Amino acid sequence: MPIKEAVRPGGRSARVQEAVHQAVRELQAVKSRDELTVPQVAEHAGVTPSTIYRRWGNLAELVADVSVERMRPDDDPVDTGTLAGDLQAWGEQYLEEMTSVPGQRALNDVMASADNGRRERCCRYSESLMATLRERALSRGEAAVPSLDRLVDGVVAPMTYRLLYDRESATAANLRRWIARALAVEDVD
Amino acid sequence: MPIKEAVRPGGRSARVQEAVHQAVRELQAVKSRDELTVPQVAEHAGVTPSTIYRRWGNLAELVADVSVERMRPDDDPVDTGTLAGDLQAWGEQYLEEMTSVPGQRALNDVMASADNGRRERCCRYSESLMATLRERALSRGEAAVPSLDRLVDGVVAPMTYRLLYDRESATAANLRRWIARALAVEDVD
DNA sequence: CTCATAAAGCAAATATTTTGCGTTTGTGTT
DNA sequence: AACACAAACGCAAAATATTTGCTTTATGAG
Repeated sequence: MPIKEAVRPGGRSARVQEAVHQAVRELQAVKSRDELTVPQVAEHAGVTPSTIYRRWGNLAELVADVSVERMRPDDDPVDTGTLAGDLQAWGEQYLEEMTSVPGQRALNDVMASADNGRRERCCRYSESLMATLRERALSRGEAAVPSLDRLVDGVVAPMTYRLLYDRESATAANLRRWIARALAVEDVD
Repeated sequence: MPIKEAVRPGGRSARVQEAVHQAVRELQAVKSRDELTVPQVAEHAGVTPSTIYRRWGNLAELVADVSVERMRPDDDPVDTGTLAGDLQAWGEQYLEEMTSVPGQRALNDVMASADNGRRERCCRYSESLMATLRERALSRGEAAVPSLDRLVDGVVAPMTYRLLYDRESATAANLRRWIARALAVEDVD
């Protein structure tokens, strides 16, 4: 067995997982979603198909697992000085990412997972980011900072909705409107 | 004719489609999602597997097709006399439907479809319903009727978001809040 | 270092999906 | 009403994918 590279960390499981994830990423760059098969991924990863089946169950779960990684925000959100600015900056980047071809595929793959937990995890990312921006605004002493729920309902939800069902409307201009509305507090609770 | 989404209206096709849909519904009542297989559905419907594969491609698309039907609102929305009331009445019923076990499965099945068109169609239902309620409010002469977009962003999007990612929050109480906010017009556009 | 355990490999057994080809059945035309 | 045409289906063989029982190997604990 030719070893591709020095395998330092973790156990064998970790190595296999990484090899398989890597194989999926590489193959996805070349093949369309429904040309991808488990045996193919297995071979490319230097692994037996049964390993993949036992560990992930099926292709849908595997690609979902890979895509959920891809969606984790890697760097800290930029600080523009105001909550509105921070939201807009983050949102625009997120929209751009998710309307791209690979972004859309990742979104689809995650949504196709039978495992609700996986989907939820993916969206916790956005929520915890909202919480971060909100804390930041509070510590800056901004007035009228909306509740977390209001940010989620007012900004994340419409964004997600449009990304999933109406890509045309997932634009920076609309984002600006969602943010403006969410920040117009005068609460009705 | 590049894309064929419409099945031949009258004849054998329609009969086969109905038989297959029916078979899926009956089997789904008894078996969990991943016990369901194409050959099984085919037999139960008195049809050859290849027919199903050629027509729907795979099991995921088939069950999505069935579920999307299930989600079409069957009866006209009740008229409570006010837009707020109509929204609340419709929303509560919708939430109840979609948080039920079969409702959640239908939702999952639709989301798992690789065919974006199918997902979109499913959400057009809610949008056109919003349009209906809105027209009704206008013809009643209600003041401050929000735009369609605002209704979608303010009510449908949060509802959908919570149904998909945070079932606990998909409650009638929250619905009331979403509606109240959406109706507090003072627009910022 | 040895042992127990969990995960992976291997290969045979199943199950599924795909495909070529002949037949049936609506649809539109004369 | 009869005809031609094409879409959709059935059938069955071939190709793939998935499952499963058993063996082997790595890892971590004692």
